Amino acid sequence: MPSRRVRMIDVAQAAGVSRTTASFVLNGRDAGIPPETQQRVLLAARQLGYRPNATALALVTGRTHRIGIVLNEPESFRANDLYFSNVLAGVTSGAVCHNYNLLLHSAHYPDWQALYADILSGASDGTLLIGRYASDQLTPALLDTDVPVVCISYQIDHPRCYAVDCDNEEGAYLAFRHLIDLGHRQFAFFYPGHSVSWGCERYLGALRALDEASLPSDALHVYEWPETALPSLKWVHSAISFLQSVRPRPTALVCCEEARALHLVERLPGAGVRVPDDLAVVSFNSTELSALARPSLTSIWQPLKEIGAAAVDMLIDLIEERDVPQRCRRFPVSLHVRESSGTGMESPRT
Amino acid sequence: MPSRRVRMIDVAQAAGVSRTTASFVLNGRDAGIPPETQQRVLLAARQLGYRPNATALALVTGRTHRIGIVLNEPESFRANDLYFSNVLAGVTSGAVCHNYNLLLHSAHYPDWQALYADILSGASDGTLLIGRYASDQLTPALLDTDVPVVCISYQIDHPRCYAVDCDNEEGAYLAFRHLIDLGHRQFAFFYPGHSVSWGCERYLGALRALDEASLPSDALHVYEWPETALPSLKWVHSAISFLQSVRPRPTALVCCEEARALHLVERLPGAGVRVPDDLAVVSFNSTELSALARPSLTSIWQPLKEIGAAAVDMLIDLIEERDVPQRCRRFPVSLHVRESSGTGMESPRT
DNA sequence: TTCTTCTTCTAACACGCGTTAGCAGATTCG
DNA sequence: CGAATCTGCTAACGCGTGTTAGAAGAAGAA
Repeated sequence: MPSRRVRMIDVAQAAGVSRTTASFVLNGRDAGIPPETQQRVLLAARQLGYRPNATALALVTGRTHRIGIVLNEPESFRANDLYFSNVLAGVTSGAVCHNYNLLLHSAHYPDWQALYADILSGASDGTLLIGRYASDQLTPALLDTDVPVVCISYQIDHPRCYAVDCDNEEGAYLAFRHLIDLGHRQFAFFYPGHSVSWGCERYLGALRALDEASLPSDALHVYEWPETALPSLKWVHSAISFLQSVRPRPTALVCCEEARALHLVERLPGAGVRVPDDLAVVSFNSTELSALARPSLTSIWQPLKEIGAAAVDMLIDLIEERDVPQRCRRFPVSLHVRESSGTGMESPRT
Repeated sequence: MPSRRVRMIDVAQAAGVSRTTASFVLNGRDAGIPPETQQRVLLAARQLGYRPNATALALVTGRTHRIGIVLNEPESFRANDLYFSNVLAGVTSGAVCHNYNLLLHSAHYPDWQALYADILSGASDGTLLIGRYASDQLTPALLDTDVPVVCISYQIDHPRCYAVDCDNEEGAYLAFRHLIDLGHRQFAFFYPGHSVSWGCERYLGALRALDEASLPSDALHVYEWPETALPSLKWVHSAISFLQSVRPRPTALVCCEEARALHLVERLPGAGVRVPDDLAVVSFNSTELSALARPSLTSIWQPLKEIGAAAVDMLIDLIEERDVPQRCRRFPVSLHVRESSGTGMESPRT
């Protein structure tokens, strides 16, 4: 039970050598120190329970061996959302491989300046930005800095922007082709608008599927949710009233966020809409929640753990100044067919 | 776009003062520095974009303003588990209040020695241990150190062990009384054994409920799962075969972990057991997953966010050497009745 | 004028460690 | 025997900052 921290100089004194010698031995540097002396030092270190001080080490080497993570989202988005758990699991295992720790920047969501200052304080060697709603000011501000940054699940238009994401365009394409194959011809599309990169990409995927099936683009009824709108009851009401006001009535819905899709399928029966009979639903960001819901949600799955791990790899390449040829690494998506999309249209409406 | 880091001495030189003066001004120390000089320094700091270096500050003050978090569990436990997300959300908001960041110790689960070294490296001011299966070697080893530590959701028998948990005994009591009120008389109890504090506590709660209803203690059929058993398919098989081998056959099950309960109710129909008709199920650690499952799980809820935030409060009290009277802070639990416990016994078996 | 007191600022130390330059002593070579 | 080389080690600097002790100059007092 050491009551005070053991420093390297304590080890050196106990071994009867200078601190420099102790440093050489403990760091395995070949400075011609005879095995006998080395043993003395190592023994003293073990007996005293010496642990190198991470702070001092970071100061002198300029490397903290930490990577920062910023959750640039309202807290309520992640407490009951497996998206973040999965990404974090991937990030963690990636960090373990490279022997890095994770610095979770805790800051109130809208106060990006506090986060900005924190990231520039040098407490980590680089930063991962996770923010599905990051049409914010933090990302561009950070990219104008010399701090290595990798964005997860989004990107912005900036020459220094590195990112890891899934193939959003293909995901939306798969979702729509699935619905088209089931016989649907009128679609609702819920997304956050073009300000978020994946919003734009998924929109393009939707258009491609419609185009390929020679369907007119006005078969797509777009509902753009306000960026600041939490997936709350109030939001669900406005989303449902949109669904019911649109003519011709859509028979299928693609909702770009799992949390919102879950709330929707929970509330739609109360509004007289049966899923999938009256409305087929396909969601994004498939996690175990989609599988458990009733009806279970057909949705686009992306390899969140791999994405998290790949983001760490990319960030560490940037930190250690290796060449990173790809600005954005994309992972393939896949369609998980479950109940909410139904088995096809028996009596298509007009 | 500063290509190199701006240090305090750069600010001082730009303002034409010594570094000491700059330090006084920037830290708001009253050293009789006239307002005019102060303005010069502040202006220079703003123009150069000065940010204090967190590492150097930590070295000289001895405070990192970081709290460590150790997830002393296999990774697979948390990727698809809302328990951790909720606790972490609470920890984050607690940390924000105190202006602390979070250092997520990433290490392979069984390798506690690496974690131990990491925690003692002084990269954080104190550590939160989260480990529902922490009958491990890390916790006692850390408690023999002068590093402040708070355990979340468990505790061990050690004079320096501080912890935040829910009222496990009461939780189990509520679960069993609910089932007893529904008419059940033969029970299965799935738990990890007495090696984990909440296992022991919940067991005692079960006994209290039985005792209060004047039921014999052999009405409780205890299944103790191996600590290292993941809630996998293999585990589910052995759990189900236990259920089917016990005589008299239990009509109700209390399973101490949500993830296992979810897997069970998914597989029980395949084994010819209907939930809740043949077997009423009550689970612990209620999250949104319990609400979404089919049948939805009746379960004991605990305020995970509050627990996380309270653990931060307690840890920071320890770090700043304030008096912490309570060794273990307990939060109340509540029973959330859903479908899996049924509406009562119509035809109780013998 | 000379001493004291205030105002305004700075030199210098400390935090724990990696690292460079170089110092003694022993050995080898010419 | 003196010079060069090798062996084994250490003094000292620097990383960026908070902080203490005290210096230089001005102002006031004797």
